[in-house]
Amino acid sequence: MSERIPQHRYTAELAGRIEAAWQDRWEAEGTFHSANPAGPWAEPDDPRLGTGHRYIMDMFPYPSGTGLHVGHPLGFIATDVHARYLRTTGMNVLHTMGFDAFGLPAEQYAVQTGQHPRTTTERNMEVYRRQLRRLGMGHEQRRSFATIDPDYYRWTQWIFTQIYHAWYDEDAPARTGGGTGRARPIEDLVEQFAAGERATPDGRPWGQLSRVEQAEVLDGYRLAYLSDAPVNWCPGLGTVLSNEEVTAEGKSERGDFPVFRRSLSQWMMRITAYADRLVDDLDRLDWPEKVKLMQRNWIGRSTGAQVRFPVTTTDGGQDAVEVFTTRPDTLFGATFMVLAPEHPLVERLVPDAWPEGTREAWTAGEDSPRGAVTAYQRQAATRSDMERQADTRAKTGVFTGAFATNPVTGTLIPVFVADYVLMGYGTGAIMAVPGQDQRDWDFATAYDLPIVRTVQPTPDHPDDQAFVGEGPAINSANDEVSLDGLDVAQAKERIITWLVGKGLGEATTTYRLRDWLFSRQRYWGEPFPVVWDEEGVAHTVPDHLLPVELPEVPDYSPRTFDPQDAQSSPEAPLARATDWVEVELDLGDGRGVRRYRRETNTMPNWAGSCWYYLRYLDPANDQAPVDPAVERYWIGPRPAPVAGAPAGASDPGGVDLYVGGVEHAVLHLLYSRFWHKVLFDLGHVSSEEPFRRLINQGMVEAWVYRDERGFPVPAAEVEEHPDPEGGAPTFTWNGEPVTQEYGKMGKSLKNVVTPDEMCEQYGADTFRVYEMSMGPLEQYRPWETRAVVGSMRFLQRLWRNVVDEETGELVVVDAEPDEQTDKAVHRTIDGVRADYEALRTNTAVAKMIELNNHLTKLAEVPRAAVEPLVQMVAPVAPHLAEELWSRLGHDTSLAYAPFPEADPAKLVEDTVTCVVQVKGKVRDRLEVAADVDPATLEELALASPKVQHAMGGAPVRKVIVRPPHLVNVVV
RNA sequence: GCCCCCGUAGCCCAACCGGCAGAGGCAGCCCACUUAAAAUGGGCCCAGUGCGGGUUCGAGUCCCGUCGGGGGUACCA
Repeated sequence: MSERIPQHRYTAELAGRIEAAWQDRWEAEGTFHSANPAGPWAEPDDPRLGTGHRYIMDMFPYPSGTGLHVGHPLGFIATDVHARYLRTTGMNVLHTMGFDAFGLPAEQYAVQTGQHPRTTTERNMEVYRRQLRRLGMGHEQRRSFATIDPDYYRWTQWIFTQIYHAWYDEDAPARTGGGTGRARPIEDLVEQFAAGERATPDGRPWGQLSRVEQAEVLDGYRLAYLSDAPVNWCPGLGTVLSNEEVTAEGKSERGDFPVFRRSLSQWMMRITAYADRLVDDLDRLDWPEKVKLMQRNWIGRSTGAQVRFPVTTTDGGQDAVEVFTTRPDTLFGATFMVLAPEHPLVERLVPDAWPEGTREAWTAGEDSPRGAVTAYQRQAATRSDMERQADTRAKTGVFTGAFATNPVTGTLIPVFVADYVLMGYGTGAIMAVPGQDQRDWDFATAYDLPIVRTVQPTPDHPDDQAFVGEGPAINSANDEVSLDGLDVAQAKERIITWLVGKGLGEATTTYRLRDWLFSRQRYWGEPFPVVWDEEGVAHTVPDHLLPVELPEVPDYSPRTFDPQDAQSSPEAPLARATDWVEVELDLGDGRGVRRYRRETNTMPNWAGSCWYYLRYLDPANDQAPVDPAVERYWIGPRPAPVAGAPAGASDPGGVDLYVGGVEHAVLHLLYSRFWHKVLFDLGHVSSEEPFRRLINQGMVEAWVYRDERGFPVPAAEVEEHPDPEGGAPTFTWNGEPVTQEYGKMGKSLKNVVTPDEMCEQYGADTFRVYEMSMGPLEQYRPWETRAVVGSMRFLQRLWRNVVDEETGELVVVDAEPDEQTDKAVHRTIDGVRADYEALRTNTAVAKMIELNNHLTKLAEVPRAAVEPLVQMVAPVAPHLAEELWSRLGHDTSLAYAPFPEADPAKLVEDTVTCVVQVKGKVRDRLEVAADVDPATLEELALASPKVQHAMGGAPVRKVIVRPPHLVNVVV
């Protein structure tokens, strides 16, 4: 039957041949190479250096063993289209793609298959490379790399050492020139200590501290430091995890295993030092509001006051319970206090006996406060996070037997221990203000504690609830200060001033953000460039000895445990490589060759993705991660701030367009911003942010079909039966009825469609056009294979407008296009350019289809009409466009052929259709001159018989004239 | 619970600063080509914008409420 198909029809088979040929040619000619101004690849004479530049980037893929499905390339195609468009406007465009190849899945897959992670990872990357090439990606191949390349992770380790040898000086002027706070080399701090400008923790002179003591002091400042603190231990994965990698349910984000709090010695990154800048600088980024909001919430900055409540300890000493509150204005309503069960002060507050008059309900039935508190602490400690989640409403707690003094009222208020107060936030203690906090209200009603309202509730506010809204202060005065009548903001200000004056408190800010746990007990990650000496002091490996290469080990799989075994401890696989761990080195510190033990943890896989955008800029540089001039050229600050930035904001620099999934909203994007800011502070980069503009592409989802037992059946084999009544269609598989639902694309749901299949059946260009015409980039959309033919038909028609299907001869004519066609061409150019500019490829494709359909109807297709169309289609269907371009007689690639220009004169119509409405309803349409004056138009409209009829003789009250498109008569 | 996003034709989606609801595609139907087919060509059909109010000369678009779907977060003091 194939002999019936015209020989030169644009079929999948022909598309495949054309595509392979152009891919070879692009590669051979280095079509997508961009020009660098400096560094190893400097081409200072390249003319593109003077014509503007754009850096377009995708979140690089993790090469999984299953390859790509049709959802993965959505963002990649979008950036490729945009990059290709930008090249035709003369820009120097950098667009490449590497691989995020370290990490858990690669290791787990390798464990499953019994092969070395490097073997499987490299094979997976080959599959990805082939798949991406087949899709016609215009990636600059020479800039591509993987995070597992020693040449790359050498610099990842180098950055770690930079961070390790830095501390955050709150008081130093910011490098931007405004404000204070920046990272500085640790040597500056050592100098301050040595010179006595800064006191050591115990006051002894720096020189009198031992090497170990000095190291410990510095660890308290370093931006990368070792901490012995409770961390997230996941026995099921055999590693510790960062807070960001643990879900709200207390499970590992990857694998959904239980996570337990264990105190372990681990590497941390002092990201909290950057909390303010990470929040504030979001304003200067062109990112989705949703992502900015997620980062703001994650950092969780809240401002308020730290207030001290005097207490007498059991030994008779005077101490104070320090609380953090965002509502210091409600201090007069603090009728009791609550400490977290783990609060260190608890032990020194609990008396031997219950004070006289202690209520039965406060004692939990125990004979002594000590017994009650200990029992409660034990219970709180054994309750898992899951259990705590389960009953978030019910408040439990126990009286400590101690009282504190409310510093503004002078009254003694009872101190409780309750697990609704968390040790990890604020100071681990609160002043409870039931009148203005619902949690405190719940606790107060449960334990019969006094409630004092200190903000006047609104009249309709229920009597049995805390009032958390705005209002004037009431019941808030003592002999020295009165807040009564002030609004919340004023009251806060006045009470803080008073507290500061009395030495009872001060304004403070707290954050939800915690430091970033940076070590993992895995094999497949970057080794730390750290060794330990005999005294247990850490040293970084000198730069010239980097990279510290990952050793070969007989058994690279991690030791995992029963997921529920909270008492197990991590074992780093690298610790088994004893030949590697024990090492003799000269660190160049004057102490000569000595014996050291290597650090056996590895870095989390976020490390590699923290800075890859910098390395793309200058991947062959062996002197620095990136040449400073190259960095400044590509991502240095631009003169104008981003759209929507607050007045007076400056551009922070960064990648011009970064496209990726919203799942990295806090993890990768927060870590990456943090590293970038450290590098900025230390003077290694000129930009303050890594990614100036971010877009989250939507996901391609798919239909899932299940049989009667609920098992998924192969979606591709399901038949759809339309309902004759016009209702919902029904579905069968092998004749059996199946149900349809919407979900992710995945192997287990038997609904995976791969780009390879699409290239096979339709060709890469068709696939690209289809993905781009499904809807806006940000949108989630269902995959529908049968709809792909629409894109195929479009390209086929375009082909036919240039090439005779039977003979392969050119069919275009050199005659001038008629006026209508000419205008359609220019209108399309104008619209498509704007659409490409704004990444609205779906509407760009629609406009091109429209023009193409118009050309199809002509007896002969004029060259002057179809050539611009071929150029316009090139970003989306590059192979077809190149082929037609060459058949039209051009011998150079159109990758850099200037995008067609619309002639403004041809965009204006001589006459337009004017709509005449009566009371907002369309009653007539008039053909009028485009430049008709309002008075004439009004006259014409009122003279219309249809309008007169619609008015029914009613008098004209008002006429709205919007020439030339609309007249609205109000009667 | 709180916060954010989205509801337009059977389906995927357009609609600029509020100004004719339809650009494009799928499916369906009809016709042509064909021995037959379709990944061919031509044509046709299809909603008043989830629902209820409001502002306006005029609302898919702005405001309020409500329902449905998706996402984030959750004793954060």
